[in-house]
Amino acid sequence: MVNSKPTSRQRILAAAAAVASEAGASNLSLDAVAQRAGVSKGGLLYNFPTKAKLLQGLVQNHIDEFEISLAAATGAGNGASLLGAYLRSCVRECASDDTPPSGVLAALAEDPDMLEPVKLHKRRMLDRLAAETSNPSRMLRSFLIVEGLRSQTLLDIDVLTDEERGLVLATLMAEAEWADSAVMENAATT
Amino acid sequence: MVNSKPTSRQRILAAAAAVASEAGASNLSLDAVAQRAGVSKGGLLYNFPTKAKLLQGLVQNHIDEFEISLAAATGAGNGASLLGAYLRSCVRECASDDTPPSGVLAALAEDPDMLEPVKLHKRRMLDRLAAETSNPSRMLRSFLIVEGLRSQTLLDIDVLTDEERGLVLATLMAEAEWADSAVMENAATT
DNA sequence: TTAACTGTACCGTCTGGACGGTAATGTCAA
DNA sequence: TTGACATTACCGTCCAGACGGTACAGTTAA
Repeated sequence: MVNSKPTSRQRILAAAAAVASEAGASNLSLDAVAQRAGVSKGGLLYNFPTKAKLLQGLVQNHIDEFEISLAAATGAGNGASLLGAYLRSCVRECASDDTPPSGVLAALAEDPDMLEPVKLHKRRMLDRLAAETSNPSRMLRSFLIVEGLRSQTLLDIDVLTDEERGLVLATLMAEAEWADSAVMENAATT
Repeated sequence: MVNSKPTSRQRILAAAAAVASEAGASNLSLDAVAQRAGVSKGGLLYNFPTKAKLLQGLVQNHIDEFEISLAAATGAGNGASLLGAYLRSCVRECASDDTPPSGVLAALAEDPDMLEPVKLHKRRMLDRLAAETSNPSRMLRSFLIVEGLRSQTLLDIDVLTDEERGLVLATLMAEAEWADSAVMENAATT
């Protein structure tokens, strides 16, 4: 499942995301994806037997990528809280200007149920965060601010000025530090 | 533009939203909309000459509805701040369980640029809010929390439990009251 | 008379995906 | 070692159906 050289599957996934972002979420055609990926249509359908499978792959890929980024953030900050790692990971994601996850949009457009894995993932993330925090309301607020930021990149409605975004990201970073220290306190008193 | 009895145009818009939410954003076909609205296809195309026009109508309708709700909230709370009215309006929107704005999703799916009016509207709203507030960062945070909540209903990923949602909505209401009192203070010192 | 439709017939294009190849790469018995 | 077969990973073509949109003749309420 891990990659040494880009497999066809991975190239197809990347191509699909690119096509979706360029042509619009609902104009994701298999032909376009195949061409973009440098693969014949037959080859595409070998890797993803149906369009639905391709879209599910796109969604799963999105989740996996975030989980990897989160794991990196958890590993890096030693003794860091999960919420801290989560926020830092999201701040980095929002600050970077890599392509928005149009593949997810494409999946949503085709069938709303296809976001079920995303929903599950978010819910589980929320549970993990809730298990740790001493202040659920504060944690929830941070979580939703992140969701708000993400929705703007997802929908390609970047309404904030750089200044405003900077302001928000700074408070999120502060919130991350608070989360870390709160967890340490907790650990100290146990 | 205001309604006494539902015009064809309005029935079509409603039908389109219904079809979009049931069939998936990208499966919004003109035939289906016409049938759902109890209108012939010719009639549909009489009101909306192209599919793009229909989708634009859907988006505009969404914006208008919010603006109406906001106006009601501004009028009701006498002496209320704009941010207060905005937050109260959004809280009501999130608490009610009317159908999510699938029409907007359909427009987005077809062509990302179609959300430009939404983007503009949000940006203007933000400017209006910024002009009033004494604490931009705090205002921004509330704004983004709302965006986060909205994205969940828009994408039909309602991750929060009722308890969690209640918690967040309560803090938003508190924030609305703070906004009102802050404005009154400001008015008193001028 | 005109605006606001209805109803039907039709067209060109696009799309998912089924299908039948095929070349390269194992696998394994004799 | 080798020949026979199996599997993997594709290629290229074809097609039935859906969809947006056009055209146009007829209808009905104001």
